[in-house]
Amino acid sequence: MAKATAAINARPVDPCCPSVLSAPLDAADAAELAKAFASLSDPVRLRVLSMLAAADAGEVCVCDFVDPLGKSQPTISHHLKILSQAGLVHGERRGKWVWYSLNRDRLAELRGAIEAG
Amino acid sequence: MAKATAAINARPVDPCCPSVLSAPLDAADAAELAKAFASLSDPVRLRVLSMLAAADAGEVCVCDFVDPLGKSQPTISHHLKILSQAGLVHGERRGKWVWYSLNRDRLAELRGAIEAG
DNA sequence: TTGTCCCATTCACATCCGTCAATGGGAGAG
DNA sequence: CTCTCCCATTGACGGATGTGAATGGGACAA
Repeated sequence: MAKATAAINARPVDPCCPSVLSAPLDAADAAELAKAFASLSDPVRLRVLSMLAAADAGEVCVCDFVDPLGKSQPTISHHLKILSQAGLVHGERRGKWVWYSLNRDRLAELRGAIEAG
Repeated sequence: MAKATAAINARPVDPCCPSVLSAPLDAADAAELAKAFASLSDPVRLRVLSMLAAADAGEVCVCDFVDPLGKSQPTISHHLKILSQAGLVHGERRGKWVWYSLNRDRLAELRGAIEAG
């Protein structure tokens, strides 16, 4: 692993995604897009994204997700990992806390995938 | 059940959906949106949508999904039902065949759900 | 009617996924 | 060093989901 103070997320995600509406998708592109949308298919994750979008500072501490979402800390951490692997959020450690922020560009990419070609 | 020649799909879907980026989602709205995006979280379903979008006539017969997608007929029917319940496609029976078409408005609604408020 | 074709449904199976208790690891305070 | 706090990971459990064989049902032809 790299340094402990480095960014927590890798970003194993393509730079841009194919579009559903432009041409028939092959199996590989469809599988990649399906994984991306799967990250949006859970209510807890959608609420995480909405909390990040509404945060004044643009970032939210992990500890501040637990109570509002009514899930345990490991569960929150699990969902943040999925969103991170999807490239939708970014976690940064500062002292004892880890702050997550929203990647609006990535969300725009997913939006573009269901946009008219 | 209604008449056999009527539309196959009910549409148990809200007229419009809340946005992830406008304000923090409550549990109910998040659950509804999650179900909608879950319908986009399968590669077979995404390819169905892309085939419908690319179809010249704007519609595709069920039998024309089986071979290109490499899935059995019951599996295709299963996915079409999920897309139908999500309001994304619409099936209409004409004679022995059932033709499915894409509901672009519904897709635009989902796009709007991840659009800046 | 009988037969054939197309599609939906049922059922069973295997896999995936969300959840939390328990544990581990990193960072600061004392 | 030890202790405490915050977060990630592991392991296990129950429920949801994709898949196809078998079946059912509707529509047309003979």
